[in-house]
Amino acid sequence: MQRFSQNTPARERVISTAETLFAERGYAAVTLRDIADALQMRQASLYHHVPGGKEALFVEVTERTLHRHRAGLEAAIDAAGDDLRAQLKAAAGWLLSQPVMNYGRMMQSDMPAIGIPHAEQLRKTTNDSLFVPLRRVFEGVFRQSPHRASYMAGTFLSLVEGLQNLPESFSPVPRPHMADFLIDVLLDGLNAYREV
Amino acid sequence: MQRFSQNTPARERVISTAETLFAERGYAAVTLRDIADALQMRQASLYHHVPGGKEALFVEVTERTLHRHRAGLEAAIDAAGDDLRAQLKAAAGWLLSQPVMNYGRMMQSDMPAIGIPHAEQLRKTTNDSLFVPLRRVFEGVFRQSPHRASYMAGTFLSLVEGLQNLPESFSPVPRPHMADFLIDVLLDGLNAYREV
DNA sequence: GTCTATACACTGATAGAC
DNA sequence: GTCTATCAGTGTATAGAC
Repeated sequence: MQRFSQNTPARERVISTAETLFAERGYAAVTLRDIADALQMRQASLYHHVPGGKEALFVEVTERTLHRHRAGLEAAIDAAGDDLRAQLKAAAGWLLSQPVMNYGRMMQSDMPAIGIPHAEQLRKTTNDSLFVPLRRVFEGVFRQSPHRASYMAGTFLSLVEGLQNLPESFSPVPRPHMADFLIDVLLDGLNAYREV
Repeated sequence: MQRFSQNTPARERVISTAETLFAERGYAAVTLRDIADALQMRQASLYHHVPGGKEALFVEVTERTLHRHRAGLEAAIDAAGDDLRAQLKAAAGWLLSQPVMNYGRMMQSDMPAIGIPHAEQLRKTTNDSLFVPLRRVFEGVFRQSPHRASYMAGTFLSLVEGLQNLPESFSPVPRPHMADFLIDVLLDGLNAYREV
């Protein structure tokens, strides 16, 4: 459960709590009462801060998560310099520092549950925030085959997400170490296929 | 939408339809009415075939999915002979032939929504049906480090699941081809780390 | 085996007091 | 800015007719 300093603006607390809950369990499984309970507040009080109701709240917090992912990913990648391996390890480290973000659930369960325009909007933001930054990293390796860069980006994201889904007890090795190992394997394997 | 021959036993139709819907959208996002509608049936009629109600139905169909996955995986792996690469490609081909099975969503969204004993049961079956068969494949490579075999199995499952989550339009290459390519990359990369 | 009817709880949302 | 009260809608589940 999240902690807030005593004078964190109320709206921020609502958004932040909703973000965590929605990210963990998805749109359908979280009720407004769950969010209100976590804030020790009544369900009706949420509407003062988020007049748009549940769906608007979900869209707002998901957009926020995605924009933060984009900023964090790009910053991590930039700070890692020119080395592909370092860039990917930095990206993985940053993703693992964030709350789980189940891409598959979002696409298959959450999107169908909200309005089509909202779903379309979130799909676009997801693409821009998650895929685009990582695809750029791989485009250096696969200059001639952009679709290959695309699904290497998808692969990378799946890998990291998969690590987050493994139970804590699954391995004695901490997740960032697993990520580094997998990136080494992936890049060593990729060497035979790189075009540069 | 699924087709049934005219005299498929009614209970089987219920189970099978529920299996598809639950696998696609998860426990919370599917209502009994959704299932009944898909069967052109009234919600109350479901109780004749599945007296235990929603949660029991979910557990039953999820168990069924998992057992089929286990059987399918083991059959595909056995039929592929002794070659690791062929075994993994066969396993991936079989998984891709099945409806999506979102492991992350199941662990994070579906399990908390059902009773603890049921959740515990499903977690165990998931382990036995998905991880164990694949871990066995990797144990040949990592005889000395069983935990590495464990998370290579997890990695492999994440990869295939990730492929299923990509939108159809994402790549001109069909998913099984992507899977084969990724397995080649993974195994080439793994070569430096194998212990045999 | 499927239906109608209904009980009962839960959810999202609104109105209005303090 | 948070509360109580309330409502309509939806969801699971049961009873009983056909």
